[in-house]
Amino acid sequence: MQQLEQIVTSLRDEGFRITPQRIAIVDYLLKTEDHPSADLIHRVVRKRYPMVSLSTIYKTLDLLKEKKLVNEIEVEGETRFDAHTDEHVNLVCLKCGRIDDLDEESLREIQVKAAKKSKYLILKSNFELHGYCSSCKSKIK
Amino acid sequence: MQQLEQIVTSLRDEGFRITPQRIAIVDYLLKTEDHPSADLIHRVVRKRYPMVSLSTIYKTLDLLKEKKLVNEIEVEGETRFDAHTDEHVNLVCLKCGRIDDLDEESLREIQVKAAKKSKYLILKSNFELHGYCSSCKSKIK
DNA sequence: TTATTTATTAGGAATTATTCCTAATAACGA
DNA sequence: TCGTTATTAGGAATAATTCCTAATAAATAA
Repeated sequence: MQQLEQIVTSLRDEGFRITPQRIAIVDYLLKTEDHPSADLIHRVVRKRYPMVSLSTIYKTLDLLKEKKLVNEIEVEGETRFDAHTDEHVNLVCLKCGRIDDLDEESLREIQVKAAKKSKYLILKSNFELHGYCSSCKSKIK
Repeated sequence: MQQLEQIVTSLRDEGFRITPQRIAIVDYLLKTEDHPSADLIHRVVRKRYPMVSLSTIYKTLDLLKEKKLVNEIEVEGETRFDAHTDEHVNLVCLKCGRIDDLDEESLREIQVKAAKKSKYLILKSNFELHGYCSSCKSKIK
């Protein structure tokens, strides 16, 4: 996880312009643990910048993905975003939709083994476990 | 991986009707290693049954997902299907789009560890590694 | 600071995958 | 074989994402 200033600097160094829209989007993504959808990002950023458009959200997310500053995950047909780009397992609750991150060092081993066995050049990974979070689990009975 | 007859029998036993459309879809999914999209399934099945509709493909896939007879994975914005439902890693080539399965027993351990740490009730999983397959890798230089 | 250049944005239209709807069809039990 | 009703074909509706373009505003240099 990086800090806002680091990201801003690295984007500026690559010749991208630093706009309030971009800052607001990155800032929110860094602060939240929500794994928000594009639409939720839009609604949140709009509170501060009411005229920000959804297409700007998408365009900025594309840029951040390109620069490996955010990950995109698809769960139950929804696309969600996460600025926590270290390798981890995403725990997805099928009931309430929350997503938790879980650090797990054995992922790296799997990646190495898989690269060897398959001859693939691995560039990115995505590990998801789907089920019920502890809160929804207890409500179900 | 199950056989066509097993699947047909289990569906019939649960009261679902066995239609030529359903048989053709399941048959194709069992035989291929393509991890096809809904649209590709449609095009393939149509060769034999020209009037099969795309909505029937989607409806049948929903049924098969529900019955855990196929998995759905979302890669690079595309939804793809796989009748190989045992736990495995999906290797996704970012260049040609092919998807290979890789058996890896350590996945189960991760799942157990994650369930313990997180208190989630795990129902399904999805492990993906994205990169270049050996063929595309060698073409890149 | 101001002017210039041009990347970025807002806003909405276009696109596309998926779902929904309904009358017609056909699978299955009697 | 017949009747019931789940399933289907076909197309319309929906929703997420991408595309398009004129207007805007970052960055740079004077």
